[in-house]
Amino acid sequence: MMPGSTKILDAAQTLFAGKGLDGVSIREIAEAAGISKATVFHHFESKDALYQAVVRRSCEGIGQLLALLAAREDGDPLISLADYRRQDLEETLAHADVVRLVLRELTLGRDEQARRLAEDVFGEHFIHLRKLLEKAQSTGALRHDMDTGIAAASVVSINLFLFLVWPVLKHLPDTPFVRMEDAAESMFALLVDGLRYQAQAAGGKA
Amino acid sequence: MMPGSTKILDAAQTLFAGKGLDGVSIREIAEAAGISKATVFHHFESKDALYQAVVRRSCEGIGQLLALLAAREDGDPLISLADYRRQDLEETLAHADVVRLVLRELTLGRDEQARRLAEDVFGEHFIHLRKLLEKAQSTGALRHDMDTGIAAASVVSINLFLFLVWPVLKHLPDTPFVRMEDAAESMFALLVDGLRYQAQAAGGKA
DNA sequence: CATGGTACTGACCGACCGGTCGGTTGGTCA
DNA sequence: TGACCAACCGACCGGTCGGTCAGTACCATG
Repeated sequence: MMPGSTKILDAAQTLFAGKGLDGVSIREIAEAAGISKATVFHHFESKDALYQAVVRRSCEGIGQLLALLAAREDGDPLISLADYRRQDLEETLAHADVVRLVLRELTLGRDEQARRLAEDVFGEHFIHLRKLLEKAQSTGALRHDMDTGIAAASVVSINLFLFLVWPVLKHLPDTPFVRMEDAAESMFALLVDGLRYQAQAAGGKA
Repeated sequence: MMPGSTKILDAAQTLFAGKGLDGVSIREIAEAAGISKATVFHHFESKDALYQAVVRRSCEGIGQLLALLAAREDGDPLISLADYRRQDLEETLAHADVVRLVLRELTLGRDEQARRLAEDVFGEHFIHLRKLLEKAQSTGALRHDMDTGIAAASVVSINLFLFLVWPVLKHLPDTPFVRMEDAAESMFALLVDGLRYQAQAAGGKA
């Protein structure tokens, strides 16, 4: 259909993810895509428009992934939750450049961009997770005295945190962080225990 | 002593935090610092050297903060832990520009920079948290069958995640994320419950 | 054949980049 | 007084930036 602009988007995505908007020149992108600089402007009216297109396409990719993961809601919701988290990490690592790009976008603190991310992408992610958690609550697998939104955030925070801070973690002294998957599994297990917790010996919580 | 370069560092820190290394020109920094561009190069031999100096100073600031927080290790380790996390969020918000700068540095995935961050700053942070957690284990407040490194990571991930993703979270549909402090408190409470969890009704975990 | 639209390009532009240079202060010390 | 020096500046450098434009090649239509 329009493989021309796709090639540009691919090249731009990789470069933007690695060096940010201002760290990459149109010349670089054109060279990586095997075309001339002017051709980039033939397909995209400005550098910023190209960048926005890259971000948008990345988000769409994430959205599709989430829809795919959400498709199989059956069986034990706790197992579904664990599967979801595991697959999410897999996809995060497989599309590391996209994730990095979105994360850097977040560090800019641009509120409007964040709102669009929330509406377009993470909204569904979030809703799906909440439903999964509510289902687990209704079967009695998880406790009822907690906000599913808070719990959902806790789940997604694990992969995001590990992905972002991993380079630091793996250099820590006496570190338990050797394989990211293992670390994520351990943190998730800890969280699930918190989600199952019923006030026992010590004072109860509202 | 040397307020000249300090003024430059202050201006550069704010600008770099907001727009990244490549998004800021020396002219901008000079103007913000109220000096000429040439004077910037009188104090720093290159733009990159200035950027590194900003990052280094930011990290030192974080290190001092941590030393301060670590100073008061007394009483209930669980309360210390909660205080620690609360103060950490306060400081994170108070020095948002520094944190953003370091976070953006992390999105670049530069391994050497990350190693330095790990050695210079987060190493102590991490060790202190682990000690606190071990102490809590020894008093029986927290369970023993978990890695304190994993637990420490879970603690620091809360503030970091909320700080980074907050603009998205607060725009989510039917969101429980209204005040960041409250959300952090809730996530922390959930985590602590996981840390206290003793296998009960359902099957036990190794 | 002409016509028209799309993909694409090299040459070019003004603005701005990081960085340098010669020179001017104002303070310190002998 | 004069020598010295860090701090500072305006002017300038080569080079790169994002962006423009006239023109070419190609491939459909008629």
